[in-house]
Amino acid sequence: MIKQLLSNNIIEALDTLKLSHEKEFTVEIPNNPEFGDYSTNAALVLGKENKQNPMQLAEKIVKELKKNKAYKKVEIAKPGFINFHLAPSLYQQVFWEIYKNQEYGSSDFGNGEKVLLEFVSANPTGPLNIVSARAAAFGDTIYRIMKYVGYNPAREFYINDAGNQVDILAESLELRLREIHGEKIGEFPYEAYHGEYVKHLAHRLNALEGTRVFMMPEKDRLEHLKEFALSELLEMQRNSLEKFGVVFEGWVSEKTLRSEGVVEEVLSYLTEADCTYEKEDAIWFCSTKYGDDKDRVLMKSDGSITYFVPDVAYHLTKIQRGFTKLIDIFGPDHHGYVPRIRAAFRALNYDDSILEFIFLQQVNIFESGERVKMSKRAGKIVTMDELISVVGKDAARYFFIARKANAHLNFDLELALKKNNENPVYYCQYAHARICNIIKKARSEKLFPKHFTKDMANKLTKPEELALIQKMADLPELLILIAVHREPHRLTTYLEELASLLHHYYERYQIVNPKSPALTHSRLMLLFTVKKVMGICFELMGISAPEKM
RNA sequence: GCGCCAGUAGCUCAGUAGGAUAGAGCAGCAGCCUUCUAAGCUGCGGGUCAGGGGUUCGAAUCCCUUCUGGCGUGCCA
Repeated sequence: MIKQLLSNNIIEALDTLKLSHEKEFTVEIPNNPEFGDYSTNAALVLGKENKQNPMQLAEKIVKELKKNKAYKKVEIAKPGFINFHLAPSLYQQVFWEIYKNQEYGSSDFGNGEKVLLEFVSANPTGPLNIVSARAAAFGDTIYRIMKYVGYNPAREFYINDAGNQVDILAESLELRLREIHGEKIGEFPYEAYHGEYVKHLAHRLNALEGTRVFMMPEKDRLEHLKEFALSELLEMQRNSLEKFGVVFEGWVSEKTLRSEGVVEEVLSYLTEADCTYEKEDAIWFCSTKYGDDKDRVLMKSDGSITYFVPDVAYHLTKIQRGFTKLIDIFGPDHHGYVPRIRAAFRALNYDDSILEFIFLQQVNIFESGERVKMSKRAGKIVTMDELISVVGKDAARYFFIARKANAHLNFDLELALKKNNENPVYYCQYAHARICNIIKKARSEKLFPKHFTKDMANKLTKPEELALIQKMADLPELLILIAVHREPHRLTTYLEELASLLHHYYERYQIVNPKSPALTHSRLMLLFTVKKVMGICFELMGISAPEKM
């Protein structure tokens, strides 16, 4: 908010001086307070294009800027920085704006662009695991923030309910079912799904239908088992996500897509574009012509289709539905997949720059200081549900978004189990609860004003008060940056900084003081606004903002 | 072999997309509760930003290269 303001002032000054400003300059909060409240590199960056040395240029700009009374002091430093010291009145004015705005930080920056966020999209062959949980928290937070800054995003889950893996699932279920009926199945196949949940499914099916499945012809039987397993597991996944606060606008089934004939469509499009060929009884896509490092099989030699074809079809439906940015959030094992889907887009003459891929690196679970090895196939996984029941939704979501996407994430279960305050989410929530408590106390002592006024805002002059205002003023620009760069972790950093300033302020000043009601009102107004801003951040992260702890 | 990602304090990680003296939390040490929640605050110590070159007024950040770790390199998804 203030950065934008200063930036505009600098541009105005440059314009009146008839100086060019092609290159982008920045306004930032310097880490050394000696360099002022804000600082810009404008003169350094624009020196070249104006053919002046930075110091001279800075002097001209400063002379012009000094006409503005909002600045207590504007200085020039060494190579050509311009440092601003702001008058408290500017902070107070900004604070008043923040206070008045109920949806503070929101904007129309995204211009209503339709963005599709596809994430989780796990195989419906088991309970959701930790990586899916990370994807869910990450994708959902990006969704919330993009929406808040004016995009028109949608969340979508692509269900891989066709193909090889679900066949194996059905076979695994059948084996477990036979086991229940006392058949000796020998060693459980390596490829099959070993998880306990398959046994649970078998028992459930047995209770519902008994031996009826075994009377069916093999093909019908597997189909039946598949349908049963899929619907059960999908429901399970949906429940897990809902418990995690993640709801999808769309669930797109691969099976449905296939039955609508889009597979044939894509195949014929690619053939028409002359980029398929036959080799070894299979049909190939010559993706190498479009930047892939290897050609890809479209139709296997047994006549079945690879997952790639319906996936291309699925991405094309996104375009047909009017989305102009397609963001796929993937686990670390999918990056080899990018060149081939881009290749398909190019081959079919679609602009592949609307595709964007975000890769979340793996999550390592630590228990008793040791890494827990996980394998879905072997049934050794820590599920999303387990995690939530152990550490809670808030802590889980917070941890998952607190790291940037392409960094590994170490999750120490034991630490989380301790439920002590080593968790930064408590630090932030505690700050919020503290404010609520102070407000409660003020109300009980009849020191909470009926209305907050601009006069009250103007009494805030302590450095700690101005620091809180400065931090709050950062939020609108920050949210835009987060949306543009898809980096939700920066919101947790921000919230921790805001909470820290609040705790410091709390320790140093008494807020509710019957001896000076006027000052009490001003400070309550500040805390009330901090609480609102924190509440907005929590909401954007899908984390609760507790009134007391 | 090739491709992608990462390497910052003892540990977990930030670092405002090239800015000034690289920051937090935890762990360690020393302090602060008859006053609004001590789940908090104050102070101290801790660094060859993996190594080496380059680009420029200026590099943790961009380019090249080496090393280390993770992942990928299926007619699985």
